[in-house]
Amino acid sequence: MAALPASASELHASQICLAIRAIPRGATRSYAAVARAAGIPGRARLVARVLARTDQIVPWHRVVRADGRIAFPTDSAHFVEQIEKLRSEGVVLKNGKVVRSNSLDARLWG
DNA sequence: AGAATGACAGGAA
DNA sequence: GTTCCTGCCATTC
Repeated sequence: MAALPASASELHASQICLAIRAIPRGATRSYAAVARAAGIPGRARLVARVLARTDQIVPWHRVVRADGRIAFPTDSAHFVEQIEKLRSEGVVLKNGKVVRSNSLDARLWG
């Protein structure tokens, strides 16, 4: 039995978590793309809020900003951690930004 | 109730 | 190509 959502946002949070888990290994998606996959286009900031609050196990490191940049400050521990995980999955990073040259992934971004 | 904040995005300079 | 400013939405003070 699913728990009763205390608010509409928590219902979306579930969808957001699923959308993030659906990201293939070695691929990255923008917050807007995740929001869109979750059925709430335009709520990119809501995705960020959910990631910051949820205690669910999700590949949060695969979610980056629209320009491919990491969402954390460069001096943050999270910043390094995210890069480490991405590189571990074969994601190529260029000057602190994610390089997306995969033809198939490029389509998924649209 | 009003103002400030945040793991963002898009357009302009 | 990068940097800065504004807009959006939900939560928090």
